Amino acid sequence: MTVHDEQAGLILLVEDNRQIAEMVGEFLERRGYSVDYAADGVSGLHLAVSNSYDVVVLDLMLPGLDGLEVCRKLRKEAKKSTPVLMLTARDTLEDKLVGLEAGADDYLVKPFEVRELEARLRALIRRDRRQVSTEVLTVGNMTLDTATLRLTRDGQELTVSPIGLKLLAILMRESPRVVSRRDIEREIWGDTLPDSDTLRSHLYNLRRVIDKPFARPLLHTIHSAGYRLADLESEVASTTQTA
Amino acid sequence: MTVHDEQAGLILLVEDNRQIAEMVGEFLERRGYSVDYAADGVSGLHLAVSNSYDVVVLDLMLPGLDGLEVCRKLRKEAKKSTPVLMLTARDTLEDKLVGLEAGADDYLVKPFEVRELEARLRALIRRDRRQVSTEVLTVGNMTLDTATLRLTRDGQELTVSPIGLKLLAILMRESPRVVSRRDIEREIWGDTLPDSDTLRSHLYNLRRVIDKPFARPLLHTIHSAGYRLADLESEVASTTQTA
DNA sequence: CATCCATTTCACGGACTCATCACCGGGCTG
DNA sequence: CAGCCCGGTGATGAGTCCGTGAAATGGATG
Repeated sequence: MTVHDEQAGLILLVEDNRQIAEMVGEFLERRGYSVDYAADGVSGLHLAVSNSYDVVVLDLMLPGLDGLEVCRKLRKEAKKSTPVLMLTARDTLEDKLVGLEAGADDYLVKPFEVRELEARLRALIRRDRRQVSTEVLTVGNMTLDTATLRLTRDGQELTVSPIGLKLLAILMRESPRVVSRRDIEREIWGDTLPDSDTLRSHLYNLRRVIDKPFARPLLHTIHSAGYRLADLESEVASTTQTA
Repeated sequence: MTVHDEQAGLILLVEDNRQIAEMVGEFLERRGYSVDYAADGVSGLHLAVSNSYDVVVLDLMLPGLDGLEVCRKLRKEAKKSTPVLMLTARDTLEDKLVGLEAGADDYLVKPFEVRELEARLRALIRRDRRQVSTEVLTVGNMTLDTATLRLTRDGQELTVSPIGLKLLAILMRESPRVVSRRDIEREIWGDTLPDSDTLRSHLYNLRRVIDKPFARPLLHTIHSAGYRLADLESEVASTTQTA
């Protein structure tokens, strides 16, 4: 049994293909997640019911009990609301709909990039935690109260458009971390992304409000990587680990 | 004094109303938290400064030193970043904003449900711990945080181009080992390698940033074998050199 | 139907990367 | 010692990414 002392996230992977399972599992563990593993539907369901995972990755095709059934039972019988990401072989609308109907929260078509998978997982974990927690976000001297939607910096109250607020909330939740443009777009617009990149415009407008009037900028661009919201200052981030 | 061997968390409760304090304290202890208690601002601040709590629950109205002052002093004078949840009596916007500005991380309006309080506390504790959970690569005195993409050596922050970062991450992960040129190229560019060997240029630029300004180089060339990133220091075993 | 406002789209210029090339030097081999 | 191969060092042009601002779109409101 795995020991769960990691904080990044606890993941259950249910996949009968050993090769895929190994690759995915190793990658996620290197990224700081704790991963439990099951090779078939029955044991997967059992693990999912008896533990509390941050997210479950579920293959659609499984020996015995398939992914749809596992998901359905998890929701209906065990009354668990653990986020589920379904892995499907083909990208038919049917599969997607059936999967979502069974209670899956997202799906990914094989073959997939592990990085893509991780991005989706992070989004799911984030979404899940949002419901329960985090009423107030703080970065540097700026705070956003997600309950009242009030945004202040240095005591000044700032006004931002709806999408700007959503964008800001995402960046604040991930705070010192770099968030890729794709991730942001997916979280704001979901599957139906805008034709051209409107994100730049929103970022521009956001900056205009939260950074322009102040001395130190909080919103930083990392070229061809993404964006980061952080106060680059008294970061005593020297997590010195003598190797 | 309380013994702190519990897993759930160590909480400081500062509240002058005995009735509320007792109810909250008992509930939290039953839920597995360890709770320290103070009835006024001065002793509360003293406790908060001299111990390291997972989170502080702070009433806004306190005899002598009020919650705002306690929070402010904790942040400014004691430089403690312990999460603070503020309890406010009224739901006025002022109170919230002032509280957040003083450095509080969340707030709760009285009267409140203890369950709600616990949920918020859990969120704060988790958020606080999460910052430590990112993947950090370290070689010698140089560290790369793969989440924030920040690279430092000797405390100085270094700026590297995207490909340079990728290249560096590969070398750091393999650290004391030698990595062949072919391997690096495959990992960066995949199947479609560049026509001419661009890698040399990138290595050159990388060295320029991470080694040039420093005394001891970390990036070493192993002739007709590959590259190695390591701090040649306690290297007892000498590699075979055909002189 | 008229107006307003958030959002999207578009165009342009500037900043940044990157692949490529040409040149140089130094070590290995014969 | 001479030639050759490997690797370091820069400069350059093409292509990409990004900031900026304004104009077009579209939905909500009264």
